[in-house]
Amino acid sequence: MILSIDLASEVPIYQQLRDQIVEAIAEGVLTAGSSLPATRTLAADFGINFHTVNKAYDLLRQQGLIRLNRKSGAVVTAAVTDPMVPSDWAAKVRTLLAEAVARGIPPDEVLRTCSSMLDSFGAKQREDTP
Amino acid sequence: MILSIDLASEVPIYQQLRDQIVEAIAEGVLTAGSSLPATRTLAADFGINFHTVNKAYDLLRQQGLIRLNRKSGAVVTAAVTDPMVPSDWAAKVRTLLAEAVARGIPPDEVLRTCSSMLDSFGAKQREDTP
Amino acid sequence: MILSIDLASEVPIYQQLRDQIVEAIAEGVLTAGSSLPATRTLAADFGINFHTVNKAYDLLRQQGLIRLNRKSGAVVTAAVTDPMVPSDWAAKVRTLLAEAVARGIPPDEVLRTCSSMLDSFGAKQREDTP
Amino acid sequence: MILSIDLASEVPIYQQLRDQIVEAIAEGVLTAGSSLPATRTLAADFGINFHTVNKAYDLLRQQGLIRLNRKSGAVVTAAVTDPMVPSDWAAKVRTLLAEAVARGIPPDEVLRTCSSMLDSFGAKQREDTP
DNA sequence: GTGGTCTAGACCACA
DNA sequence: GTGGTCTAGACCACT
Repeated sequence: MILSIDLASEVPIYQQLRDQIVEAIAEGVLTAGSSLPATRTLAADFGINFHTVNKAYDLLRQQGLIRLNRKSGAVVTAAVTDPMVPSDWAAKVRTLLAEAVARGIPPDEVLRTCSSMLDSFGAKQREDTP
Repeated sequence: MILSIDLASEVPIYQQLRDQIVEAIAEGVLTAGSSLPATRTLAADFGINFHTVNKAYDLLRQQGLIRLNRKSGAVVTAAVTDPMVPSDWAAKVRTLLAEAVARGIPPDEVLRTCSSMLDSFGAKQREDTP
Repeated sequence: MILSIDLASEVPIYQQLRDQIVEAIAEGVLTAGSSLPATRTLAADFGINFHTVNKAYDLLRQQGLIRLNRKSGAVVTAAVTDPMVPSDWAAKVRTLLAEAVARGIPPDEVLRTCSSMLDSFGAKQREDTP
Repeated sequence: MILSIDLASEVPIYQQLRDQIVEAIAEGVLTAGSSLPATRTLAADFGINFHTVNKAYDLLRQQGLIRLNRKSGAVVTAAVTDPMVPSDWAAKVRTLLAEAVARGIPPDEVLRTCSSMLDSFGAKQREDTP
């Protein structure tokens, strides 16, 4: 897995890490049982603070995407059995979609954008397991 | 237009206001030329400070969704002529979609959720202009 | 002289009028001694308030670009004898130029942009007096 | 960096602050990575309210010139990679240039004024890195 | 110790 | 009567 962070970005580093790991899981690059790099290793690689990586991992743990053990490190969990759409997630998506529509973008174009994004996740998955 | 704010929420009040107004515009409840309540009026209705409403309106103005005049108050602008998808918007959506997929929700169900949200905007529009 | 105003614009109508008349003078489309349309005529043409046109004309008068008489209407004055650069004008230009440079635009490109703008004024003048 | 504000001016204090900081960036007095004074510190120095400084900083953040962090304060960002001339910026410059020409100032003198302003930015930069 | 948010209340400019 | 600006002072989140 290749991660890249932008130290000059507006978005916090721990958020960038979290987002990219989430994407990697969505793409199937990281599958259930995969191990994430040790926090100190990852921090050293990027020259960032160890606590920053910790915070990113903790966010993922809170969401149930990874499991943190003292001995086995950070491990990607199996997909949640309850595939319900969390309400706050739906609220965020709804706000974003509304923003696009309010700016005058046709709804079907917005949907097409979403569709192609979702397809791109699947494409990565097929590449990995040919 | 019906707005509701949650004073106990961790998302800022001005953000809640902005989001709901954006949704109202997307739904067509607020159309181009519609007037928003005066800042102090809206503030009084919710029992909040007028500066908080001011900040929400200012965010909408920055995004080009409303126009602020000393004489005519806050007025919804016509939809932007350039229906381009901003890159940072796309990045936010991509992260959110990845989050759903990572949680094990099938991509086609995610897409269906988006589709129904977009439809709900259109539905409101059709209600208004039967 | 052809004027066009954008009722939906962020910038006040009287300002748009003033700016376009200033440009027309700079381009030589309006020369010293030229008469501007009567305020009520111009207001009727655009379907705007008569006071709005009045305000634009008054701004031009304050700057010494036109002269207002009850009988002869608004007349473009001869170019000011003192071609000094007003300090507040210089301050505005300086701030704008600084903004471009601060955004990373090379100074010579900024200067080239200014140069081509100034040339465009002269071009119009030559067209008018072949 | 030396800032000066005029409390009696009709241009808002936060605007004065913003403009002077923009100039400082253009001059190279503030380079990418430089820290600006803390909002409350700067406010205390000028005997103004910290909210006023906050608004100036927020404008700079919106423009992408600085980054605001809770921990590291206000930091000047690297120059934007896209050196495009925004259309509204061009419109403002065009209006100002037209104003000068309309007042009878020869275009080449206007251009020389712009050129010397741009040079003065570079001059400051050279002073800083001799 | 930083910025972020919210409140309360004042005066101004515009029209 | 509208938004715009400024002040004064509070508490919170993050580090």
